Amino acid sequence: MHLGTPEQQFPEIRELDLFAEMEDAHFKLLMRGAYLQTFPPQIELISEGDPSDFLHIVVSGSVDLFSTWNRRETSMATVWPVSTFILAATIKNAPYLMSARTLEKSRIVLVPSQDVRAVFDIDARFARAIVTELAQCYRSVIKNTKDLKLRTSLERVANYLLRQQARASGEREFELLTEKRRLASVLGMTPENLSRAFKSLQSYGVCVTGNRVTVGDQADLERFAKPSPLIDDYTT
Amino acid sequence: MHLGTPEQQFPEIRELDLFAEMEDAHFKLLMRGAYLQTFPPQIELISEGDPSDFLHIVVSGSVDLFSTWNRRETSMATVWPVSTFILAATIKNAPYLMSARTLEKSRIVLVPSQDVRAVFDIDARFARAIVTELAQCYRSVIKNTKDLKLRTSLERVANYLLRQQARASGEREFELLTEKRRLASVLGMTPENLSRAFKSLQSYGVCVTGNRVTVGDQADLERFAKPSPLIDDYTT
DNA sequence: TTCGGTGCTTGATATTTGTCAATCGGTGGA
DNA sequence: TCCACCGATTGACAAATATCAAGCACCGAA
Repeated sequence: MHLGTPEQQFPEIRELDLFAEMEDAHFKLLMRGAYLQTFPPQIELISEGDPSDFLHIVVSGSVDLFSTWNRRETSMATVWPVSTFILAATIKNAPYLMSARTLEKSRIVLVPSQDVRAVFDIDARFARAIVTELAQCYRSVIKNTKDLKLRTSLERVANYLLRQQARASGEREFELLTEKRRLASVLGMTPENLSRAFKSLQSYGVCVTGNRVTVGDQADLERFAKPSPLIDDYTT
Repeated sequence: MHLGTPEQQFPEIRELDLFAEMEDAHFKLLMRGAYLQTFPPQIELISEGDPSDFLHIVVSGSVDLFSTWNRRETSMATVWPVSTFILAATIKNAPYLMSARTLEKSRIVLVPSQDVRAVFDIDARFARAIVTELAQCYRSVIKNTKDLKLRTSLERVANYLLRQQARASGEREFELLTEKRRLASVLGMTPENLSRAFKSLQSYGVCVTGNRVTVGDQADLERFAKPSPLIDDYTT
């Protein structure tokens, strides 16, 4: 399904931190073997354990990264456009540790892993970008681990709301972008307990109706949540 | 305290995956600004939030990486010789996300972060090695997250024992290398519950006395623990 | 050897979290 | 419009995990 190269259709790929600084010839080389595909919702793109044949780039839609063990499942993260996923597996040429499924109709660019590794070896700027990206991912997972191990589920929910509020430019009112039961899984709890958590947070001025969240008294919520840049600031 | 360069005293540093392939001149450049220091036990080497001035290499002894929040503390990992830690912070030139303390008398090589970044830019093999190392670290943390979110504490303990057994070449009997209360923290549980977990695992043929562990029936323990390479194999 | 300290273990209890079942409420299709 | 479905919510209960307090065992120093 090559209808023009992916890069012609999606110049924002070129703007991604990962590709922005690399040489034109090398970018073309990467895109030559790449292809763009559109997937319906709820399609499993990759399964954990599979060999990592492609680096994936979400161009539109959104993707859920999840893992299973012993008939249990947990959501690990959500990938929004425009960004990549399973970079580490690609680099190491190792099996995927997570599965991925589309949450909605999504367009994904697939870049052959061996091309990524080949270009990595000849383009220092690209190598530099990959390292920065990987370091960023690593630090995000560490923050997530701290969140899980140091906080109760109620504290995790409170801090999640504060992060989402910051993302919405600090507005008192904003939307949850995630289905609640998946949010619960991301936060390491059950949907039932997420419901109860929202209710508990009413005493700190939080009101959740449907996807609409209102933070009545941010200072009060922060007094309870005690957000820390070393856990909650995903930009550094 | 420059008593000969660190690399003269510890040739195994040069053998580290991270440094093995790089050019001699560049390695010398890194070591020129580095220094070796000996620390007594229980010394806090770095504190989370501090700027990342040095890449650390544990040459002997061992180091505990831990984090705190709201008067709670959790052990994130243990670093054994010979390996590095806080590579990601060094690369990103961002504050440490974890604190580090010596567990015993330890010798540590400190390499100025800016030297690491400078050499990274001029030595493609070094860059390659850093990426591989970071990808490895990332994948380890993901596995740890899966362990925490998908398993109960009893299952985590069971799988930990199987991993340690594998590390001890599969011997029926082996030693715990970690103080139990720190192990509990690493596994995300209290020391009391670790004790009770060991007792529960007696019904699967596990016997723990002091630091001595005996796995009476490995197949039986595995039937309960259900180890998975996508969580428990830290080599891939 | 004895003493004090420290870490481990144990039991009782409290808290947190998960499970199950029923109900509510919105949405989309017949 | 109505109905069926699915996710969210609620309550009752169960399981997992943490906390607290006491006792035990080992180890090093006096």
